Amino acid sequence: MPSASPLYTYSSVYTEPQTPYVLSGEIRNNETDCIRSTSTANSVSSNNHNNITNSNHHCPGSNANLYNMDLKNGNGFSGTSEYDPVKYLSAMAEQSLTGNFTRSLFSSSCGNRDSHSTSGNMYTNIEHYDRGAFSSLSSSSSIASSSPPLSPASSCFAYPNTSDPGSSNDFLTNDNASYHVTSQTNPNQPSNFLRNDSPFGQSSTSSNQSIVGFTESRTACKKSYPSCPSEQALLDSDRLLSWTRHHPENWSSSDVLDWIFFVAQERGLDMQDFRGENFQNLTGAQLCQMGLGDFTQLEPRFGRIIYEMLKNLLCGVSFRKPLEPDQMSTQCEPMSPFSSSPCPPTKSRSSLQGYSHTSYHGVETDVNSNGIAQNETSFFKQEKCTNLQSDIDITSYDFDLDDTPCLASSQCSDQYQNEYGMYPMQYPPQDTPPMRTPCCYPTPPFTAQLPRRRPGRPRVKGLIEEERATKDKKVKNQHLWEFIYETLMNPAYNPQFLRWENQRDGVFRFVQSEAVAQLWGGRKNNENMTYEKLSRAMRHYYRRGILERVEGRRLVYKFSLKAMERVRENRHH
DNA sequence: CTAAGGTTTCCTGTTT
DNA sequence: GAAACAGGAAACCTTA
Repeated sequence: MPSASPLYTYSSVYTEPQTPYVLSGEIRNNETDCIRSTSTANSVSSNNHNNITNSNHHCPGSNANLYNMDLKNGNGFSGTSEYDPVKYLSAMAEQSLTGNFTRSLFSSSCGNRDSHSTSGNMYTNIEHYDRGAFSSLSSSSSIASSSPPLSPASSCFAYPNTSDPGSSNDFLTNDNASYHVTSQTNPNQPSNFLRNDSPFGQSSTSSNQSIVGFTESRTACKKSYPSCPSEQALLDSDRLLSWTRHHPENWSSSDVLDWIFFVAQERGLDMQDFRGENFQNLTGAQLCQMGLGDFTQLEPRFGRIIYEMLKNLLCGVSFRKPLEPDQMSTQCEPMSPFSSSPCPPTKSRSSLQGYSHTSYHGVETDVNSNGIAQNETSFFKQEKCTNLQSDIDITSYDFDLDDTPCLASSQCSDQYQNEYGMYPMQYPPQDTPPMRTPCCYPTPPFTAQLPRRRPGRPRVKGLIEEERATKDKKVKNQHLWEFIYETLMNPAYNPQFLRWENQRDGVFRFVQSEAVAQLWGGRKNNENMTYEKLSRAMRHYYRRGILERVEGRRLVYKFSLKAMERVRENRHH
């Protein structure tokens, strides 16, 4: 049976998802739409964890096991104190609003203070990580609130949830927002693995990997940070990015919400005003039928942005039906590193029905399950995507820029800056090498900057490997300040680890300084990296004019104009 | 082999 | 008292 949920083809390394989208809010949706079920059926196997491997992409210093172990023991949260989901969710909600955890809710897991803010209320690192792993402990809890969502990477999107009367705890917090906690459990959910099709890359750890213990540091109890967000966090992120695996018209209402908040996050919309929850009852099909007016009616201030993003989304990506394994072998041409799909569109289009294929730069053909062309079913497609290069670019975090055409439009910047008082995301420098390091920089689950097949004959293997080796070398020899910038541009780490204070001026702040240090250490194959050392290296940049001092503010740095220009220049090239 | 650049490590002292 | 900051000094690593 043809899939009703065609997959995006956004990366040659991103394989077909094998875990059905199970948003914790799913229980509230008895609509359990055919989309989801077909998508599940279409998956190779639900919860198939066979891909769990002791990947070579080991994260040095990674401590996911310890991390999860702590969770199980309750240490990750509060030592011997009991875990209180209400308090925890309240803190999370607060954190989502303020960026700060309330320290008083928890006790330190390390015994040493690990304050990262001058106010002292920034939660400790380990516990902060637990935010991502929270769902594993609280059993796929979902927050429902009117508060803005957290980063997709932080795996804590939040939106109102009202239709699940069972297995839930509704409660009120001091901001009078109604929260909703489900108590669904998923005993089958392993705590220590990464699917190799995770949107966060191919790093995998198995639960029997060695545990990296805490390391003594001269000045503090140095916590062992995973070089990447916790596996559970990544899994949750993956789940929350389920919409990336379906054509928008096939999105469930959960997908719609996830996407809406993803957009909000990506565009840096003002969450105080953002009314994403108004989209909560819409399916993807309905969304695609909506006009600009509908969007602005639901979300007066940012509706246009969402409208444009959806439009561009529909224009800028390719979809393909996932192939059966035997089809893969018989239909596919040898995989080219420059092609975004294992199969050329023409082939898959001609042989498969029930999915839509959208060309990179425009709509080509839409075929429903009856083989009827559906080009005109959505007004977006009727517009033939003339606005592809228009005022909004689909923000993406491009980590392999060699193969990616740039859709970013310089026009968008000023307009949106003026209209919405915000600044568009900047891209990493064009010469930024891809993330191939063990610290597993996440590959974004969806990018509109799809790699386009280069003209001509694909390179021979040796050259490819050579290229890869060169890139690996580049990664390893990447400068710290470039790494910092890149991390800032990475939604998996911004705002969780680092965040912009003022992106235009290049002012940023370490949120989890030690975690960033561990990331940096992972990049440099140095497990002993600490924030202390990293900051020393940062201070060298003052003299070299790459960073400027930000007086009186701890953990805050500022890229110099020179550095920012260099980054932009690199991007330009 | 050498020099240079860019950290990394260690350290002491200061500020928050 | 602890974390963060500041900066000197030397070691280390990579590249040219």
